[in-house]
Amino acid sequence: MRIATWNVNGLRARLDFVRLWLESRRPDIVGFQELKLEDEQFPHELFAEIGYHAVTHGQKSWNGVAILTREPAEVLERGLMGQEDFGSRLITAQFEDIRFTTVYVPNGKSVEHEDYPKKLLWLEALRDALAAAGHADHPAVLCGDFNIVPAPIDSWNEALLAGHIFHTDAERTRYQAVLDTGWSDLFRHLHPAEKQFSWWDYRGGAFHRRMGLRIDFLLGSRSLLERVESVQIDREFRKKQDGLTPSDHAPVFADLT
DNA sequence: ATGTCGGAATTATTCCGA
Repeated sequence: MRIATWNVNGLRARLDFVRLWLESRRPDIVGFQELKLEDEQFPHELFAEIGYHAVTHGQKSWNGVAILTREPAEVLERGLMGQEDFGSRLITAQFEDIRFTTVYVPNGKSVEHEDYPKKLLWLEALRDALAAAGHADHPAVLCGDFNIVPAPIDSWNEALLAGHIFHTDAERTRYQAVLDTGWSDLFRHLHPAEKQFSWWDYRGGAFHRRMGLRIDFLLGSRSLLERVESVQIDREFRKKQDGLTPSDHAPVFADLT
């Protein structure tokens, strides 16, 4: 079983690229973020052609999440309770024995911006919702674009960026509180000391200058952790493919027994 | 050049968000 997460940065603009990736990696479950379209615009037929079903939680222009599966999945929740004003950023579905949630955590923009304290509140609401749901006792996945750099090793330049957005103690504390509801970072679990990134700014040749951040995670509950064989941040697909523009995020995938 | 993208609003150009 192969599971994956990917911020596609606009599904309509990325559709050919996404199909290329799906046909190359053949994941069984995928969480997408930043669809930037309404549910009515989701191209279910195009995914059906290559063997995927989708459940979606979109909105006009921004945000939006979806879960792709090989067979139809059952939606358990759309949206984070009490945080609806911050956009469509969470969806949970049951597929086979796995409870699969994907999230697009608010960016926050900068520590001075009004979105920053709202980002912290969103993370607190996520923690509360996860604690109440008791996912930790099931095979469960929580994945997505967290817009948080968990530790200095996950930043291209912690010395420069410490205290700035994605790199604050307040964000890291709240992310840890999410983990403490029963999750482990699958990549960091298998690769405790590897410096690898999942996002690079489009600007200034950041990708080629290795100026990235690791902000996209596959988290697993305890029983899922026992099944993890490998985790890969798919850098190849942060590069142009057949002249197609990539997302600014690389996909992350893991293979389970 | 804070250097690039995607999308929306409006009609090829400007803004907003990331």
